[in-house]
Amino acid sequence: MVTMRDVAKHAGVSIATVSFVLNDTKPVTAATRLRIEQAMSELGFRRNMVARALASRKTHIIAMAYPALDHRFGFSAAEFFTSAADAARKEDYHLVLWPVGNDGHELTELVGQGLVDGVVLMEVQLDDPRVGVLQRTGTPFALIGRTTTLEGLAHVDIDFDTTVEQAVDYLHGLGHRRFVMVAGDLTDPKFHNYGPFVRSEAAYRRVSAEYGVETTVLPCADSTRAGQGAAATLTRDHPEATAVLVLNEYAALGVVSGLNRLGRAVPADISVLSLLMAPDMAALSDPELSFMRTPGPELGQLGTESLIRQLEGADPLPPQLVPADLRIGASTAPPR
Amino acid sequence: MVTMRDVAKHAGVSIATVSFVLNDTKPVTAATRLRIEQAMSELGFRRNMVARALASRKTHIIAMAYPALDHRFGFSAAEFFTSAADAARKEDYHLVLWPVGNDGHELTELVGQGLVDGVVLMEVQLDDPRVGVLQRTGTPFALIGRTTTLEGLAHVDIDFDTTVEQAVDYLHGLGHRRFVMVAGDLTDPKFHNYGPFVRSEAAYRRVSAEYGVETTVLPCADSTRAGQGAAATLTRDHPEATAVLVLNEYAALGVVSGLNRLGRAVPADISVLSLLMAPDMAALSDPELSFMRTPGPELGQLGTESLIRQLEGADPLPPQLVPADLRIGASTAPPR
DNA sequence: CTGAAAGCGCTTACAG
DNA sequence: CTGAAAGCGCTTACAG
Repeated sequence: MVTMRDVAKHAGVSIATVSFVLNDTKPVTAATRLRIEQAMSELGFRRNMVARALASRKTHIIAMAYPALDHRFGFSAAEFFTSAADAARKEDYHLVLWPVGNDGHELTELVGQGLVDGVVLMEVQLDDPRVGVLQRTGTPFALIGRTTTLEGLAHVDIDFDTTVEQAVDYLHGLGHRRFVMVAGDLTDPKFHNYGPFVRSEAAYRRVSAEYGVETTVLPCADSTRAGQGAAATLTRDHPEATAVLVLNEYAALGVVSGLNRLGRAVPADISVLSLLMAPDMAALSDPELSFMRTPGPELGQLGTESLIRQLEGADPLPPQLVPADLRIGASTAPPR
Repeated sequence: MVTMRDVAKHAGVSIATVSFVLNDTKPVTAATRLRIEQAMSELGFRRNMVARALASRKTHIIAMAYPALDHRFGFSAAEFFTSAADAARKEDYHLVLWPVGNDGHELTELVGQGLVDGVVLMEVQLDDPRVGVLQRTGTPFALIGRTTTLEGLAHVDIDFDTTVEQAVDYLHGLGHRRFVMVAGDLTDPKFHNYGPFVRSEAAYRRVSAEYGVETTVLPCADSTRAGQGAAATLTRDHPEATAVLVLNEYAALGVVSGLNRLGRAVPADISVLSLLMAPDMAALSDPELSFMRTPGPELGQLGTESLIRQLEGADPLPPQLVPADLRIGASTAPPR
């Protein structure tokens, strides 16, 4: 292994000076800088990040904490992750995906080990215990999502109000007046107080009242099969509905295939609009879904930048709420 | 921050002794061990992994290298990742997902930094340049997949021969004699020499000849839309085919929906069998797909264990090939 | 069974 | 602008 000591000797300088050019942390004359750079490339030097981390107390590693065992790591999650990883790379950080439980226990272990400079927290609950862990341990973090109390927390999130309003407005504009929302299942302990479930349902109740449309909310797990079950339920119990909004992306696919199997034509008999979805996923449905596109790439980037700002001591990024945008597919049409 | 020095002082021993009980690396009397353990819990000591890594040259971090920008990180990939992360945790390692390009360049950067003890390589090409990088840098690694030359490489992979044979045997047993295989698209530079594409197609050609069935192979990108295109092609050019095997999971969904749209009933007019698929995904199709289940959980675990064995200097795990197992859904039936 | 000490490869005041 | 030296928090021969 080639160390800074080797480079220093080769270039005839001290290791301090090598460090200065490596980190651009003190002025160095062009001549010695050149000699050092040549030495580095001739010897094939690569700085040991572990030693740097120990000496500087900065690992330049950011963990994206994701409860991969409790919440499925699906299309949208992959979008958040890849855009966050990109944003980190541009700022000379590594972002790694760290699968942790959502009770805060594993997180305590991890941040205590000093391996990461900060954490991007995904799948946030309204009363998320992990936030307390991070605060208590003094770990810098940014939320992709929101807890209930937000004083001073760096966060970015989906703008559920605007998203739901746009969705309802679109369907209302097509002439629909009787809706069903297939919402998240908050009774599932794995989604206890899960922000997107609570906020989207609240937004829907408010907006549907504003528009004066009939409101029914069916909780539903996020799986194809559960979506198919919801399709059966709404067909049986709410045959008058002409439009369905579905929160979860896997459930949305199930609702469409369930309606197909029950012989209800989408969108001729009933329109289906997915409330939060990755584009790749909408294409899996037949007919192709109309959907509100989850701003995963945007939020992954913003959340990471927000964290890195803190790490670098720069001005904090203001919290941002980004709405999903409407993508019209083939699953929505005016009612009969 | 509480350090080993603090613990040692509190327990009235040297830091070496603390290290010995922490790592269980030398015998320590029960009495002093107890005192040290009490000191640790009283002080809330957590060992600094960065310092440990620098001193011991072991970070206990394993990177799963995935070309997330080139290959979609879908259902099956998520299965590999979560089972690998689990297996690592059980052995006191952290497995993190590291998005790297598949040309070996980024990988060189990463392993040179000394942050990871070893690498689990995903999405392996037959002549994968990343393997050379890992060998040259002396980085321990295990492949989930296989290159062409395998002398001494730790690897686990899908048993494509058995998988394809079981699939063909099943369809042949139903009475089918005229098949089409919708295969991977090797002309896409992102999938240049991609192992699963090459091996599954080769296996198919061999097995279909053995069974004396008619063989047609259509290359197809891995997307719903491409699958729908393949459905159109095979309907137009191979109307005599009674069974379709589809390699890629997204394409498989497209083939079914494409056939549906063309008015060809699945399975009454034509059977569809997906050759490698995650269970979650098969349920998305209508009718539900018959499929060969990708052994993602098994291979993620085996690949990680194989790497950890190397890191611990234990006997190497022998290479293993695991076949996908048949799951009969509603998309296959005897031919008319 | 336990301890003193060197060392892992860097960064960073401090001095010049 | 450059260097000598302390120190980051551990592990690990070596000695007793």
